[in-house]
Amino acid sequence: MEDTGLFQEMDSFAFNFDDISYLNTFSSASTPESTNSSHYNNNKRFHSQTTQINSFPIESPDQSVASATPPTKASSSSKIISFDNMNSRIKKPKTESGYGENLNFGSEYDKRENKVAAAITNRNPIQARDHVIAERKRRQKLNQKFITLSSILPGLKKMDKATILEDAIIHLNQLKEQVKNLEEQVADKKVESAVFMKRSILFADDDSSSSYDENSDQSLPKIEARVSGKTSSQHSE
Amino acid sequence: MEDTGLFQEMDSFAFNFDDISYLNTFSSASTPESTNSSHYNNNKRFHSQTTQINSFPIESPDQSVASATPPTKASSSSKIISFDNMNSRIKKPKTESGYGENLNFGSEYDKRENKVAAAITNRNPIQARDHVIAERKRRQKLNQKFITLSSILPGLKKMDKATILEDAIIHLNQLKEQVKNLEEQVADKKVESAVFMKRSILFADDDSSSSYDENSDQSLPKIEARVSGKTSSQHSE
DNA sequence: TGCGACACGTGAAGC
DNA sequence: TGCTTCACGTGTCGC
Repeated sequence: MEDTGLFQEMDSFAFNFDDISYLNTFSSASTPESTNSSHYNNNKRFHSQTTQINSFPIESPDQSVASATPPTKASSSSKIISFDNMNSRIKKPKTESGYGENLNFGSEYDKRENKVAAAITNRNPIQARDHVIAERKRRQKLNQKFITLSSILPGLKKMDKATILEDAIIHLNQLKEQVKNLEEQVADKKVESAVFMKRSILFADDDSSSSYDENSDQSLPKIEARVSGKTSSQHSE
Repeated sequence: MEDTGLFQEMDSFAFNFDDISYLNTFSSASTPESTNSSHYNNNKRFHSQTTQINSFPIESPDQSVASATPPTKASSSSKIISFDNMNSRIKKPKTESGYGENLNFGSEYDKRENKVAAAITNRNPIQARDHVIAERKRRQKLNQKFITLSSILPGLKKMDKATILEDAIIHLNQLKEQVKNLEEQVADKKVESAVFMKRSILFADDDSSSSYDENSDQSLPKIEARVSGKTSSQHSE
């Protein structure tokens, strides 16, 4: 239904757009991203990495724009009503609370308000570019991990991020439960074996070392021992 | 170091900004988000949900903006060079490949190019608002799952998304390994118990049922049995 | 067609 | 201070 979203990370621009020629300034950077498989794709989607970070376009010579209106954000395509201009430096009241290490988050992400315009974020172009690159890298890293996570999840069908997370949670809990049960089983087996050991001693087992504690059976619980799927059950002590 | 990012999802606007009065049109929506614990916060960060979706602001009467420049995107704060105007409808060549169910992703997310201007994205304001809300919802859902996932991960310190994912992967693999080992152990224990059972029979155990297969020991491997932590080991055919 | 899912660039905030 | 992380609104695409 809504699948096939496929984590369309990366590229996006830096492509031949036929009619629009992108200048490739910002020659520097190139950002060592290469340390990645580049096509993971056997998995499913996720761009992950595509080794195409550099070749960073600036706005096309035409289209002008002039980029007035300083730090407004993302002018939507709406013509009459737009959601713009509500986060030009005034944006988030946000938490602002302590949360020293973890927890502590207020109960409602702090309704402490304002503290408006704390940081004007006058970033110069170089910093802005680095920021873009860093963020891009971060997204790639995350997607990489999503891919890895999804690869160790059995029978995963949908492959969208939410499903992967959900499945990881489920699988984690299942595995936990399984370990618990298995450990119980092993513990039971140990007791069971101890019981049998005791019985062996009772019947004068001569070829084995005789260094057993004769009173250990006092601490043994009354158990019902099932062996190798046979139905014979016996009670001991 | 870079911790404490705390998934600053949610709210962002819809707050009293003192100097700027936000009109609260778009009265509708309200989007049933309530089905959430609202303060998960015992965990760490992540806004998750905050039950404050409605009260959607439009741009302030002042600030004008006029919102010309149709679908340019996010004019950065850069003054000279800006990264704007490279995705005004022309943006992504992207995959465009099939990937029917899963897999199939080309090898480099398809270098099939262009198919430019497929969808002009003339979204009306209502659709735009719905889009914003839907996206917000999606982010909340994802963060919710991140919280849940992090909550079942033991000894998690950093709590940023990458770490959570990473830890989930590690833990998942550990658990898998543990299950494997435990299962082996259980299998061994079964054999071991059978061996003891056989020994009991050999020494004429009269009070137990005698319906065992006398030849089963032929198929039993030579094992070393450790019982209840005692060091006495015995070898049995 | 509308909706779900992603990637993007960006402002903000904590170290 | 610079780096990292996050949330945001938006464009785009597939079903």
